[in-house]
Amino acid sequence: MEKCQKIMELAKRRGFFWQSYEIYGGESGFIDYGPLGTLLKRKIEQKWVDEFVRKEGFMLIDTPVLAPSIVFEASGHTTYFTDPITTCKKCGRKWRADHLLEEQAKISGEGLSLEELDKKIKENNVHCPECKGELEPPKFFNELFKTTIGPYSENIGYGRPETAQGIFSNFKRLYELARNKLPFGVAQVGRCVRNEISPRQGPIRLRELTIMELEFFFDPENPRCDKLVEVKNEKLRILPEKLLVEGKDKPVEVTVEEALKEGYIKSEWNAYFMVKAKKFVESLGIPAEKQFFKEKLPTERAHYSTQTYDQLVELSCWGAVEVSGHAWRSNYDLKMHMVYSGEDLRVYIPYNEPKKIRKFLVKPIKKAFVESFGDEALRVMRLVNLTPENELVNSLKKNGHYDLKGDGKTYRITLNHVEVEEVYVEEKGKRFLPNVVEPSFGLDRLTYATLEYAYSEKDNRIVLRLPRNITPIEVAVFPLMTKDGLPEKAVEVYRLLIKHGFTVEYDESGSIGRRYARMDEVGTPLAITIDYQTLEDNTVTIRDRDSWKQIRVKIDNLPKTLEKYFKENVGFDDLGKL
RNA sequence: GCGGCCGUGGUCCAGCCUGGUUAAGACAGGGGCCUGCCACGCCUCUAACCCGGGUUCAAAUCCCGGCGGCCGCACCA
Repeated sequence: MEKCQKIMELAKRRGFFWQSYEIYGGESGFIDYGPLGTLLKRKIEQKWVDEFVRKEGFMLIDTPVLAPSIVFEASGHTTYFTDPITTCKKCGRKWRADHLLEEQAKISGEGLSLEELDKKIKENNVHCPECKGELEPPKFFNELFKTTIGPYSENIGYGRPETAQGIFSNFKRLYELARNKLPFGVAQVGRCVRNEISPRQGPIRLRELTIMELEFFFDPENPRCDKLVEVKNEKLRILPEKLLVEGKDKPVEVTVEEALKEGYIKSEWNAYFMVKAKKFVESLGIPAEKQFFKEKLPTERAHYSTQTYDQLVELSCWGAVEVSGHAWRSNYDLKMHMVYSGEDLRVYIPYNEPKKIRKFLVKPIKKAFVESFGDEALRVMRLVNLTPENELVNSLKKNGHYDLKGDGKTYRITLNHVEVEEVYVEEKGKRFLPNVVEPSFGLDRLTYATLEYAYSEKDNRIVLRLPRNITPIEVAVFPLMTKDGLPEKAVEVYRLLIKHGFTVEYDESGSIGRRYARMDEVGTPLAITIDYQTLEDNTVTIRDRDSWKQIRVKIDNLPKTLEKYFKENVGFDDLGKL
């Protein structure tokens, strides 16, 4: 049996996870976490927050799953999360309508409406590339989950496909809470929904998933990472675009310093977080040599991304699977939220000395914008305001126009739209949009991968070798026999450990071996047994999940000993020497 | 969505081709006996044919549709 099947079997049987709505036949793309899975998932989340928030001094927030449509219009998701799809009438295959048009008719399908696409497909005799069949009129498929908010059917809302927009839309307030200083980081862990066309692969491709992400804001003119010294000699297994286009498909191992020098990684902060990601995934029991980072090619990249690396982990049945993404989002999101909301999201940093400079003052002429861009006039004007003046004016002087790219379109700005004045001003500081680097982790995938790497078999039984600080149950307590006062003593020990905050399970059923085996199977690292010697000298045995070795400890010392094991990471063998 | 394979107690599976007793087995689980440290043994109990139609005197079995799973194609910011 494949390892993934064994994991699925174990997950169902022992209550880690299973398919949702089973009694109604199930629904693809949704899973339920059972008692143990819920504990495991939460512990991995806590570990992530500890690493990416607490240790870094960043902030953690919690925003709604649902948002009014304008949020995702601004973020670009309503546009870029949508693809025109056409179906072949003969063979049923689905194709990107705009791609077919470009390939077969050499016409750009970008920004065309469905009717226009359909018309051009028919005019140019575009057909199914596979079977030459006739094509159906294209339809939009959008992966956003749509809903209405409140009783008004025109009040459209969407489920978030990422938690990031909840951070970007709060930027003003968060910057204030960061006491108006860059850089700073804001993290969020939460449920997201994506209406996948055809989810497969159990817990790997879900329609509802939990994402852990960090948005790190920094000054693009000061992009140096001050923590780089800590990681510059760390090794990364990396497959950058440069090598991908050469046809290479095996990652190379380089130090962070080399990766930056070679230009493989464009942002120092991205490199820093990639190292953290590698170490974090390693701490879940997934060895570094089973991970690598692969750069996304420009055609695969998200609309907001300047550079993206995926962190992949080798899994038994599904090959290398993405568990985190490391995107350099430039200022895309803040810029678009600024354009859509009209709020000034720029930060202001004063100069030490005021600077006298010569610059162009660009004044948009409202009437001309309305005439050219109709409903979009306001947003286009805001985009113009965010365009570097020199770039705009130089192009206007040279070409008579400036092609303003934004919001999925290109707007042609001409000399009719603006008044340009050259002025001398004294500037006391700079006003700009911060850049963003985003490490983003799929918690469900990590939970699954953790289970897969913990899985082992010993003497025909399953032992989950989970790292000790993420196991659902920390300690088991067993009486050796169910007589002679042993269960009573064991319950006492159980209560003692519960009182000290440990997650403990008491079990007196069946043979002692069977109870050990049951706990091994769910990864419980320590089992305490109360035997006849306990009644004499108040000591108990502690048994190690991985070695099956035992040590003997006084009950009075038990909480302290366990503390050393779980919090201070003292090795099992050394516990006996305390 | 298309094509291939598949769906039986909590789990893993036999039975289906060739329709017909109380749907077999293993593991897990509950209760009991036993048990001085690794799924011990014995007794006992609980527990299943994905859903809906059709054919038939009779359907887990044959047919149709749906749902779900795996693989391939497509999709996957």
